[in-house]
Amino acid sequence: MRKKMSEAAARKVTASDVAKRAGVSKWTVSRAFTEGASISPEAQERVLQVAAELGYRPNLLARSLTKKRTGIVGLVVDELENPNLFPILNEVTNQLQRKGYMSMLLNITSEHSDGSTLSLADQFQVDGLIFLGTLLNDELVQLAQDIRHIPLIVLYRNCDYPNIQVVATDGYRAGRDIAGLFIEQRFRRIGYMLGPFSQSTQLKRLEGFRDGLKEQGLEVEVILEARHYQRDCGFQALARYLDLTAPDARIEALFCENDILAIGALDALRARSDAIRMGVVGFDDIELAASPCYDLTTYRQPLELLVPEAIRRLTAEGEPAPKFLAPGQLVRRSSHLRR
Amino acid sequence: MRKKMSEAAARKVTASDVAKRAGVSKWTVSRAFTEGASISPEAQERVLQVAAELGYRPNLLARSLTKKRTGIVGLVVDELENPNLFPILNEVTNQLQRKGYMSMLLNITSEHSDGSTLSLADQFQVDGLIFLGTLLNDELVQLAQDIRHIPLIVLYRNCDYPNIQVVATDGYRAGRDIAGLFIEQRFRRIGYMLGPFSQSTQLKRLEGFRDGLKEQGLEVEVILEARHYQRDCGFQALARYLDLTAPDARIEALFCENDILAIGALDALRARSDAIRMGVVGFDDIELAASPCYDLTTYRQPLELLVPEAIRRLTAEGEPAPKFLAPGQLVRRSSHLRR
DNA sequence: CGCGGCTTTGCAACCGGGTGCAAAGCATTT
DNA sequence: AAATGCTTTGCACCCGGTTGCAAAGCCGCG
Repeated sequence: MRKKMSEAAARKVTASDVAKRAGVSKWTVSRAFTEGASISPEAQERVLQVAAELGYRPNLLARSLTKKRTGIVGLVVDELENPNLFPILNEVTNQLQRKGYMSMLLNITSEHSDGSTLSLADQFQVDGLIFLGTLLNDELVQLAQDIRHIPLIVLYRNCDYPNIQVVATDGYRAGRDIAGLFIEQRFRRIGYMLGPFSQSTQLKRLEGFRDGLKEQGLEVEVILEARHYQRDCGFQALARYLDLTAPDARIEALFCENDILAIGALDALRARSDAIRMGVVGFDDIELAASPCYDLTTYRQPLELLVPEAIRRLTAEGEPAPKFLAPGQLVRRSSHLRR
Repeated sequence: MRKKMSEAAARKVTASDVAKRAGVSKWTVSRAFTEGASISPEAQERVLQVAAELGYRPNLLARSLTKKRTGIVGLVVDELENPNLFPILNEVTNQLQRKGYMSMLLNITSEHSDGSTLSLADQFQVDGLIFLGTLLNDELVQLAQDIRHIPLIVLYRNCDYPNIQVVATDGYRAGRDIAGLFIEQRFRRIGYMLGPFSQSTQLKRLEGFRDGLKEQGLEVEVILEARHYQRDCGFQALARYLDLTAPDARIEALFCENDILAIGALDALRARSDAIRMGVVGFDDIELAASPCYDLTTYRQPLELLVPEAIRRLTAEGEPAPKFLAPGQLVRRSSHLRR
């Protein structure tokens, strides 16, 4: 017999039930479940045993009411379209669970791009928010800040508002690393493919890239612009460039703002009948990058450093720490080679 | 000045604060925020205005305490390794939000594969659970059933326990559809690649596939087994078969249990120096399947039917409805052609 | 034996909001 | 004018746990 959902929680075992059966007061039951509370070992054992018999589990919502702490962390994502988000989400939820937190997923879709979803999270009394989406704009973060004073972490992205904790990959350095790779390969004519958002995260990357090239007297010759972070847009952007540019006037190497665009670019190269040689490098190291038919050289963000740091800051006290920028790692495959 | 997380929620505006300022009792405030409550339009407007001024938002946790309904739905996923999960997760969270529910992500990792995570969800008083993981075994579902009597939905997968709501693609029919495709292409020697779990979901598919072939006097000649649902395993499984089987004794077409395996199989074919012609079909229609370098023919599960149905059942009253099996759709690309 | 100090337990009050009922307000009916 | 019915509002109490305090129990020590 299944009850309807709204009655589902009815007739649960409460602390008073346990108390009655164990011959103690409900306050003693509460203590038995509180770490380090003043209770005699015998009483505690007794209560825990009765609780197990009755299948009692404390109601965390009721507890939150007095504790002013829910153990719920809101993960703010955009439309979940970036495959790079997958491993991050996995790692974040996993590590939060390990620390006793639960993850509430706030999906900011185009129809909920106002603050309403954040407001709802607020009503659920989340203890903190982690912003994971690549497309999320800073205004939303700002909005969250107005709503309530809880820790706000922006992960994998930069954000220049005060009181926001930023935990991200060092984009400037990444740019320089890729520049170094191109120099090593003796490319002289170099392009960059930009995505739709010129956030400071990406701009830092471009800046590092430019500075790295400059040291060798090189510069970014062409900037291609993709309309969205989608393969098709990367494809279009490069295909159009190839159409408009004479073979001997073309760039020899292209650094794309992320792997999706880079893969689109590779597809564009492959689609041409005239064999075009161009080194292509992406960013993120998504799963598809390792596929043998792309074998994309890319830049891996240090998940194993960023996620723990983000979670640490979520629970840390005191003033917000300065930005945490960790170095990523170049993943050498074959797409950067002149083929 | 940022407070530490545990104090974050302190000093929030409560209903009593609003009541005092609006010159009414706190119960009137409560009514102003309750749909269809008995309250005069003037009082309501008054309260809402004061609430807006003070930035009051009802505490949903406190409300849940009396309502016996939290509006939180637990989404049980496994290690988030199946890319097919991405669009599902997006759609589910999105639609839940639209209905005023929040999604709590329960990540069942290898270290939390016992019921502890489900138990935690229970303590948060979730209104229902949706099982999304492909690898999640039925024992876990059974475990959830013991914990609490809330709606349990198994999405995209079969499950034969009673009182479990199953919402999935019609695997038998899918199997027949693929069989039909192979027959149409005049393949006569046919193989099937199995994943690690022989759950009834997959077995139904194989059954349909076999029945479809049988009608034309064909049968599944070879069954390859992949150890995990990973590209590498699909690769190994087919590569080994090719190594061991003489060219003229080989199958002509292969139906793989999911796209990841199929892509591994395509890689295995491509990696051989001797040009091998084999039609390959996958299942799920993940993003990578559309990549021009695989162009994988596959079978799309009807997201747009399954997700709304799952959510409907989550909130429906009364006895569990019978299994919901919706037909999927063959996605014809080029990998099924003899190349 | 009496006293101080420590641990253990019970209790009232509270977290923030919802329910059911009764009283108050008001208009309509006879 | 009194009786009736409806809407609106206030109130005591509840949801399931926690906190701070005070009382009770226990110990050793002078």
